[in-house]
Amino acid sequence: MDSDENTMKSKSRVTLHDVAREAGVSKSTVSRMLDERLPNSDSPKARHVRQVALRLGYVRDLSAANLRRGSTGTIGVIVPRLTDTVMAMFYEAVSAAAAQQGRFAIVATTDDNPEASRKAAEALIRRGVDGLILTTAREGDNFGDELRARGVPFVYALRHNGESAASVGDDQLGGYLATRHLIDLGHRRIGIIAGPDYATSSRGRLAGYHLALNEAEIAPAPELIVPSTFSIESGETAANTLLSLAKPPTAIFAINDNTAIGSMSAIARAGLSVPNDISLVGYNDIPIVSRLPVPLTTVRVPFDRVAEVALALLFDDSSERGVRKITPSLIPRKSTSPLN
Amino acid sequence: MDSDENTMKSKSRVTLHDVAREAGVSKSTVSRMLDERLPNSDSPKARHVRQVALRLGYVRDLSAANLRRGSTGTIGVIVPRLTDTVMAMFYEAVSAAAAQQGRFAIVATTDDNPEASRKAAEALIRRGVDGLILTTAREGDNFGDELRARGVPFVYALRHNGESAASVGDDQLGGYLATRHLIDLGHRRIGIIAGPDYATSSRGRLAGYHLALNEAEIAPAPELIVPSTFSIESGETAANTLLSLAKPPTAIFAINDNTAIGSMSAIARAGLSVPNDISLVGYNDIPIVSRLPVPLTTVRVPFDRVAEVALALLFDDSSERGVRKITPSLIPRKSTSPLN
DNA sequence: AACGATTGCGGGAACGTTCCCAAAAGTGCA
DNA sequence: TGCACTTTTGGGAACGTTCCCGCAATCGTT
Repeated sequence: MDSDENTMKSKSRVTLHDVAREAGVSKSTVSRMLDERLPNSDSPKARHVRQVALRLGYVRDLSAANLRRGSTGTIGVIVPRLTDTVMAMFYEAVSAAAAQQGRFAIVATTDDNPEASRKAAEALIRRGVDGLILTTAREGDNFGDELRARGVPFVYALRHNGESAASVGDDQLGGYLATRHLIDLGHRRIGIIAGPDYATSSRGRLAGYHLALNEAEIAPAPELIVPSTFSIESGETAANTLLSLAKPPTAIFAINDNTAIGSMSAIARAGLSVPNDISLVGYNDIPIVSRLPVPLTTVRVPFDRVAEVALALLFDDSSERGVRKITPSLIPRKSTSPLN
Repeated sequence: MDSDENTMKSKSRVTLHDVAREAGVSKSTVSRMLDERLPNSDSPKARHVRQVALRLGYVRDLSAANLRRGSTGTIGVIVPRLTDTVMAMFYEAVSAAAAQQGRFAIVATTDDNPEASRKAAEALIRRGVDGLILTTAREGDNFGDELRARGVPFVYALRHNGESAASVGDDQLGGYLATRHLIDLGHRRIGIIAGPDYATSSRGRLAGYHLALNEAEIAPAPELIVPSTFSIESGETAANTLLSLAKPPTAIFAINDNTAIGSMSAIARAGLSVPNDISLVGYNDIPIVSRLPVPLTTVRVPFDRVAEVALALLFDDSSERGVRKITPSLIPRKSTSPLN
C-alpha cells in the first residue's frame, strides 16, 4: 500500500513533476493541462491529468509561476485609509471584481499624504502588481507620469486628474441630484459643505450644485459655500460656520456622509433638528447612515461598477479610455423634508 | 557615452547579474550584500555594491526571491468585512506592525460565513503567506486543526477559540469597566446588548458585566440580557426589546459601537434621550463615535498592541503561547450620566 | 494513397534569486 | 615566516514554473 503519500511526513510539497510522473506524462503537458488561461480541453488525457493533480493535492507554486510568467495576477489598490468606510467599500468591490477575473487585490494606505502615496505605490510595485488603482488623485498630480515612465499600468478611481484613464462616479450628476432634491422640496437657501478643492470628486459635486441652482434660477450665495476636508470634524466645523451666518441656510448638502454626520452633531448642538429646521443630504450611502436616528438622505454610488470599470480600463485593451463616469442615484430618507 | 543605460528602451529589468557585472563582483556577493536579513556590513566593498545597486535602480524580484527562499514575507489577515470599521482599524494596525518587520499584510474577507472563511484562507495560502491571522474564531472551531495539519502557522486575534494561540483584548476587563462605570454613576438596572454567543469577545464582555454586578451585589435580571449580532440593526432591535420591558433599564451596555449606534436610534425613536433618560456605553472606540451628536462613552482597545502581539505569536518563538490579553480602557464621554 | 497542414507532446532552457560548498584571502599566534 | 583558523568570495546548482522548439502523430484534401 502506497497510500502513505498522504500520511507520510508532509513530503514538502507536491510539484508539477510529481503529477507528471504519477500521470505518466511530461511536466510540460501537465503545465499545459492545468493552465487556467488556456481553454481547458476535456480530452481524456487532460481529464486524467487534472484528476491526478486533484488526488495528489497539487497546487501551483505562485512564486515560481510568477517568476516565469513575469506577472503576478495581483493588482494594487491605494487608498487614503481603510477606516474611511467609503474606501473600505471600494476596496471590497475591487477585491470581488478582481477575484472574478482570477486576480487578487492588495491594498496600501497613504493617510492622504502624497509622500506616503509614493511609498505605498513603491511597496505595491515591489510586490510585482500587474496594475495599480489609485484613489488619491490630486490636481496637477504628476504621479501618473512617473508610473507611465516606469511602465506600470495604472488607473485612477473615485477621483481623477483630468488626464489619465479613470473610473469615477458621476460627481456632477450626483451633486445635481442632491441639490435638485432640496430645491424640489422648496428650499432656496441651500448651503454646501464643499470638500477639498484638490479632489475632482468634491469639485464635481460642487459643479452639480451650481448647475441645479442655475437651472432653478437661484442666485448663488458665496457665503453658503464652505470648504472642508472629508472628515467628520471638518463637517462639524463647516456646519457651524453655516449655522452662524446672519441668514443661515434651510438645507445643507454635505460633500460626503462623514461631513453630513459632522453636520448632524453641529445642528443638534445648536439646538436645531434634522429635518425640521434643516434638511441634510450626504453622499456615498455608507452603511451606517441608513441606521442613524434620523436616516440620512444621500447619493448612492455603485462601487461595484466603479471597480469593474477600473479593472476593465487596466486590462481590457478594447475598453475605451478617458474618464468613465458611473451614474449615481439619490436615496431619499428622513433627513430631508419640505420647507415649511 | 554609455549613459544610455537609463535612456535606452527600458531594458526590461535590472538584475543581480547587472549589478554584479557593474560592481565587478559575483552575483553571490551582491546577493549577500543586499540581503536585508543579514547584519549589513559596512565594509568598503559592501558600501560600493550597495551604491552601484542604487545607481542602477536595482530592486529585488520578489517572485524569484520567494521561490528560492521558500517564504514570501507576506502575512494573511482574515476578517469578516472591512466595512466594519473595527476590522479596518485592526487590519491597518496589522499592516503597520508587519511593515515594521519588513513584511506585508494582505487581507481577505468572509462576511462571517465559515464556508467563505475556508475559501479565504485557501486564497491566502495559495498566495504563499508565511502566516495567517484569523479574526473569525468560533466556538468549537476546528479550522485551526486543519491549518496545523497543513503546517500553516496561524494565530487568532480579537476572538479566540480557547485552545490556539491568540491575541485579544481583555474582554472581561472591558465589560467590567463599562458596567462598573454605569454602576458608579448610580445605575442599578443595567441592560446589556450581549452580542452573539459564538464569539469569545461578546462572551467575555458579558462575563465582565456579571462580574461588576456581582461585585456591587446587584442581582442579575435575565430579561436585561438581550442577545444580538454585531450589527447596527441588531443593536436597534435589541434596544427596542430592552425599552419595551415593563421595567426598562436606566442604562445600556452595548457589546460594540455598532450596536450602541443602533441603540441610539431606538432610544431616539422611543422619544427618549441619551444620557438623560438612558445612559449608553459602547465598545471599541471606532472614530465615528466620538463625533456623534452625543459622543459615546466606550471602551478603547489598543489595536496596535493586539496586532503586535499577534505577529509576535506568529513568528517569535520566544513569545509565550496561549491567549494573550491586551488591556483596554474606558473612555468616558457624553452618553453616560449619573442616575437622577 | 500521398502530401501538406494542423495538432499534441516532451525535452530542455529560461525566469532571478538564494544558498551550498570549495577555494581564496585575511588574521593571529608562536 | 609558517601554520592553523576564521572570514570572504565566486561558481554553480537548486527553487517550480512556463514556454520555445522540434518531432511525431493525426487530419483533410485532392
